[in-house]
Amino acid sequence: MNPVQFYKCLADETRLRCMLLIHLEQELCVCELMQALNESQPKISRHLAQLRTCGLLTDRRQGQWVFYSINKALPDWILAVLNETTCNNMAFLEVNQQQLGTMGDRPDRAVACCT
Amino acid sequence: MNPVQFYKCLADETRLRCMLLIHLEQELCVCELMQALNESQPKISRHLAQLRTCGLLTDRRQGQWVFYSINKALPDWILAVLNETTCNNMAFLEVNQQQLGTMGDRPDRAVACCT
DNA sequence: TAAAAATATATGAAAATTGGTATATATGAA
DNA sequence: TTCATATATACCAATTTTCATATATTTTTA
Repeated sequence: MNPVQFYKCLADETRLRCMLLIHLEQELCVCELMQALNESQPKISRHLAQLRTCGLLTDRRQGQWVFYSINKALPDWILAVLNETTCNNMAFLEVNQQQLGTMGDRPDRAVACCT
Repeated sequence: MNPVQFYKCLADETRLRCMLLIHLEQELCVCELMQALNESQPKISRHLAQLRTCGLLTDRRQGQWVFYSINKALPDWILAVLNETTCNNMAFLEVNQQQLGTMGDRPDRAVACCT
């Protein structure tokens, strides 16, 4: 993956928060990210589609929900950058984690092993 | 430093190449980067100014030249990301290093110790 | 001083990105 | 089927970013 393309993906607040939250939580669906970021459905969905198209995210559908997770096949350096960024910007993500925590009726998900 | 702002800085090909080359070479001046990237003077200068304004680069003037280097006061995670990106994208930088190597009359620089 | 070299900045046009609104698609339940 | 929920996409306007061109500033040398 081209490093410029990679950083373009991270260079938007909505996309960066989605990436880091998904990295923290293993996987999240669109409605959970809407709640965590307090943003509209098309906005979240559009950014996730872009991240998937670029190869940063993979998705799996479970019933009505689509869960997104970090593409495990990404080069190590990219995974390292994501990890470094997440661990050192917990304050940046705090609001989103809190809003996610207060979300009622979060979707049940089958444990997605072996992805 | 806000992670979104940081990644916006890296999300442009000219700026990313400048950042990574400077990281590799310790410091470079505008005319060396013009040669390495084969880009116009105002273009290089403008992007460097932006990187300096955002706090990613520092500059020192030596005679007619202005040398740019990575701001050593940046948070560790940012320095780690830059290092990780540079070391794992040497092929991306190869053309630029080569063009820099063929540059005649590269400016002499005083060893910038204790920066 | 005047000229040359290196760098910085201002301006406006073009290109790229973003987001709201409306609508389409897919799944599960009634 | 039909409806409700979750998600995806199309379209267009608004914003942001980028760049070429022209010009200004700084330093060195003649």
